[in-house]
Amino acid sequence: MRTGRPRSFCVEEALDSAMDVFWRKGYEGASLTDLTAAMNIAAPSLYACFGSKEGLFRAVLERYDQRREGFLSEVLDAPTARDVATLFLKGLVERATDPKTPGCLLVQSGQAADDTTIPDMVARHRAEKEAAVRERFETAKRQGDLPGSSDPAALARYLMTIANGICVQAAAGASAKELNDVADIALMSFPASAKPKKKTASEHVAAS
Amino acid sequence: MRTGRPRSFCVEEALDSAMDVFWRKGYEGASLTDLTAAMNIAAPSLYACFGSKEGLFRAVLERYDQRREGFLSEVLDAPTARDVATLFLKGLVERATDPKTPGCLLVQSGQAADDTTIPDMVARHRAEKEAAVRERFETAKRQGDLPGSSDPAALARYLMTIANGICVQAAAGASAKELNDVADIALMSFPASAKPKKKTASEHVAAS
DNA sequence: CCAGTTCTGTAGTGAGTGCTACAGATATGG
DNA sequence: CCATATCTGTAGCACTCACTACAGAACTGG
Repeated sequence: MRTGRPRSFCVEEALDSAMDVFWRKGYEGASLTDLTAAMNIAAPSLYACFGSKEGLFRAVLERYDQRREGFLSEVLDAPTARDVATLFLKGLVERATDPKTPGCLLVQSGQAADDTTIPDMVARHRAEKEAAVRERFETAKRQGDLPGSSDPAALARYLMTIANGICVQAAAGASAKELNDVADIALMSFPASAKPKKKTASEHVAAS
Repeated sequence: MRTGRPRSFCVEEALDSAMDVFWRKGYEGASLTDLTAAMNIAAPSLYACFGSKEGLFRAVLERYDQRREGFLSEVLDAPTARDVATLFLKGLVERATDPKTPGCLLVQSGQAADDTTIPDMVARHRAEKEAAVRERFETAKRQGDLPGSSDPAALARYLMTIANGICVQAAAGASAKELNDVADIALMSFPASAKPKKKTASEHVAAS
């Protein structure tokens, strides 16, 4: 068993509090004073646990992915590629217009900075999500769900572009209704499933 | 005539240099040391001329609008709404993938920050451009160029969302080809002109 | 040539930054 | 109960931040 004085705070709760701060203020805008106040711990505790401000941010990003895992897998499990696209954008609009943390951590937190470490880091996390969608679309194409003429990589990139744009708009105060309209227009470009459709998107959770 | 020692630097050149710094590093990431070094002036000269860092940024934004005026009016003068959308996205991709200043100043510079003054400021500038596009689409609808069922405000917002997303992707290193593919897909959602088409988009500059 | 005005360059200001030394507190293993 | 190990809280580190006081330089008007 681990010896020594036990940690007096819950790491995951602390990460959630830190996430809020980074989300609203960005990486550089979030000072250690802000962070320690929100996490309810003193600076040395933070450093003992996460090493540095950058280390804390890295841990926050992991925690973020962990919290979004369920949503992403639900989206990717949708029956058709078009359902994937629809669920993805609709779910994103709902999350991005949360008034407590508008926009998306992966767009808000590190857009431009003194050094590029953090922007590169969040860009990599965005790219991972794009890759997951691309792979899902490649599978759809092989299964005849997407037409043979379609480009899965371009479609995934298109979807991520809309997503990033929606996040920017949401951070600037756009409403859920406005952004849902945008998502609807965006989905008009998306190829319909070539396969015979058996279930609606909303039924896919109940399916097998 | 104005008395006193004359200014030793060109204000517009200095603003262009400052713009580069804000573009790459963001508002908070750009330190006065960075700015004065790039502008080749000492701090007191900067403060005598622009008042504060925020004042300098405000002047940079005006200078940015001024430099983009030509592009925007060329886009808005296109014969059909669809041509407007096409020229806007294609031109944006070209500009956003400039390796010297990737992305867009209005997205890069103030996404999240300690206080919301600067994000609000750049959001307002983006909203002005969206409003200009929306008015152009409203005119197009009145002229029968856009179908009566279309929503000019939603179309303008859609276009700006794509634009913002393209800027985020470009800042993360996406290529012009990748983003042109995205623009092509995005334009598939855009209603075709209801009016008989006489000229192609590329010919509109030569036209009256 | 001088007074008045405006800008430039040096050399700082206090405030806030990320981070840490150190002492005391709280646990485990023997 | 003691040695060891880990965490907490106070206090403060060196550094950078945006910003400026001040003196001298460079102009205009008289």
